[in-house]
Amino acid sequence: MTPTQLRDLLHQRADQVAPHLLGCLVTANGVTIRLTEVEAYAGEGGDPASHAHRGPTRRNASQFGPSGHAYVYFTYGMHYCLNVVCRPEGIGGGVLLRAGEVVDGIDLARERRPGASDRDLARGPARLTVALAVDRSCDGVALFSGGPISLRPGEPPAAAVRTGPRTGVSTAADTPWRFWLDADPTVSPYRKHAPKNRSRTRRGHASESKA
DNA sequence: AGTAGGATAATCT
DNA sequence: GATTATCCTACTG
Repeated sequence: MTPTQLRDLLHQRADQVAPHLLGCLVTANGVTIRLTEVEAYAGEGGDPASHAHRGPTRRNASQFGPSGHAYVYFTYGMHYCLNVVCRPEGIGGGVLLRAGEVVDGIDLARERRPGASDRDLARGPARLTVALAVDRSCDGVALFSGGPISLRPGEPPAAAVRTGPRTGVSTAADTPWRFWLDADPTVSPYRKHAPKNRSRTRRGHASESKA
């Protein structure tokens, strides 16, 4: 796959693009990662798990921009995650970069992720952005123009591509749009969505007000 | 091995 | 006010 072929590929739907990103190389801030795990998110209509499902907002605006740019979002009050925007401008869609193997700049990655084993340096979407030092300031940047983040093809992966449900999503939990390289140690463990029980106004709380 | 709870803030209802 | 495309720590077996 040539860089031009990769760029043209990104006009397609996220679920068609995603498997081809496995084995590709992402470089940012002195660290290069070979992608081993990604997830596809479609745009408006049909994919309620996608941030773009209900149309453009300030947060997801870059996902409706031209393909081949970054969509970086902030979540859980502390984590950044990096997507590659798909589809032509005006249509939402993207591929979440979930995990990979650090193939260059490993000393920098180790500094950014103190205490982590080499295997865990980019094993998870928020870990990957820490290793690459990517945050919201990278939202919307082009990936093929010599900017802070660049994406290019790598060697075709020897391992088979496997698919399954996406990690941690609360809707469309059975859509098999997670793609990873079989038996690769840097692929993150699958976790299903864990709903939090934060409603404590339920028991023995309101009725105590006497005394 | 696996599971449970907490951290922490933008976004959405 | 509830939820979240997550991760870390601490516990149980």
